[in-house]
Amino acid sequence: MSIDRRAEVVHAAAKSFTMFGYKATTMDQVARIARVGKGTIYTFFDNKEQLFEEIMKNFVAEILALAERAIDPGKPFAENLHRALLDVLNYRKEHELISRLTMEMKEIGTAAAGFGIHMMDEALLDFVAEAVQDAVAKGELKPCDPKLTAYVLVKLFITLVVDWPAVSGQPFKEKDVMRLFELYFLDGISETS
Amino acid sequence: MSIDRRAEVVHAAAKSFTMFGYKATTMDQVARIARVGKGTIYTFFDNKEQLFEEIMKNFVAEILALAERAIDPGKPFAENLHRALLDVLNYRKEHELISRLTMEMKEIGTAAAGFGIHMMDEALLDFVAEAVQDAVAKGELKPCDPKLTAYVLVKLFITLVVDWPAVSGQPFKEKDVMRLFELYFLDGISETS
DNA sequence: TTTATGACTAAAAATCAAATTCGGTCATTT
DNA sequence: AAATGACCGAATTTGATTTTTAGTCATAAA
Repeated sequence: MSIDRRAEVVHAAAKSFTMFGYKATTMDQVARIARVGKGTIYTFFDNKEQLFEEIMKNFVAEILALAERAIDPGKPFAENLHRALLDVLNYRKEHELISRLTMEMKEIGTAAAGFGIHMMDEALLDFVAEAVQDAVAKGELKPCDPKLTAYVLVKLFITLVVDWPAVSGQPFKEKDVMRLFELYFLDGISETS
Repeated sequence: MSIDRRAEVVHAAAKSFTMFGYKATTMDQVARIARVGKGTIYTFFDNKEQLFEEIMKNFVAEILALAERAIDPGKPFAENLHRALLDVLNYRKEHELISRLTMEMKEIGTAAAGFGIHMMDEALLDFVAEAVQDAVAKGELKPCDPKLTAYVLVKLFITLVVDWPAVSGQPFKEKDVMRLFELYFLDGISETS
């Protein structure tokens, strides 16, 4: 049996996109790494963008699996959610691809890179929205628009974990994030309940 | 009495920065609008950036006065804050300079434009932080870091008023923003208090 | 016959020098 | 003493030229 050329291509592309980003990855390079003729790539993928989407799709699937694993149906909503989001952000931090592509998308508005990020965020948002819906059904959360709530929730989390540390220069410890998250989002800041 | 050349310059600069942004505003143009020799500008301001800062300073002062006016010491925190923030955002929407400069800062990383925005945000944040501190002192809000709370608060507001409408395509009515703001920030989303 | 290949092409991007623009200065004018 | 605008050098823009690269296709290998 001959080698699985498609897998070789995907593997090589993932490696190159990860290391060099979207723009700096050439199809010749992918072919060279995969030890495959360039034309071969085009038997599996119509163009560079589709190849990239395949990589991102795998990536998103991996992350979602991770988030899914972090959910323990027995534990309360807050705890599950926090653990899942922390896992995802950690994963993001470890795997450079995401932050590299985020940068690339903001600096150069590469359409494909933008799509990759968008798919990422969309998947994460859907996942959280579903979790919110479940929690509402279980009576753990007040009735609300799950999609909007998920959006607000993720934004708040990024505010606490990414934005504020960048502004103030001091990142929070995990415990602190947990506490602040409860204060600002779950319990509310108002004194008179 | 001769004309007040400084005022002429400031007025002309404000007009030009507002209409064309930082980069596209030339000192020759400002001089022409102000009907003043270019050298005259440099008797009042060391350079273009300082001229710009003067404009921004006036602008920030105007906005803060607006926010201050929106605060009624007799009314509850939530109401005051909401009204103040809404006024500020409305002001931003009306006066193009802000959004123009925000764009300019993101597209081209003009240092001066960045400074202008930063000063803006900083002033707003300080204002809100103070309001939060007062509310905590009055026992209306739980004890918290006022600066961080202000940051989270403003971010949430922008999420609701700017980001989410851009994502979902449908802006909220003022009433809705008020309600969501209370749900997500003041009262908290958790069902079990 | 089917699959794989890499030389080839058209188009996009990088390069680079000439031309232009613009912030800031200063000798002259008012 | 205050105001001015011609002037200067640095920075930016332009556009012609070269290089790179996504995608094709005639040929070779399996």
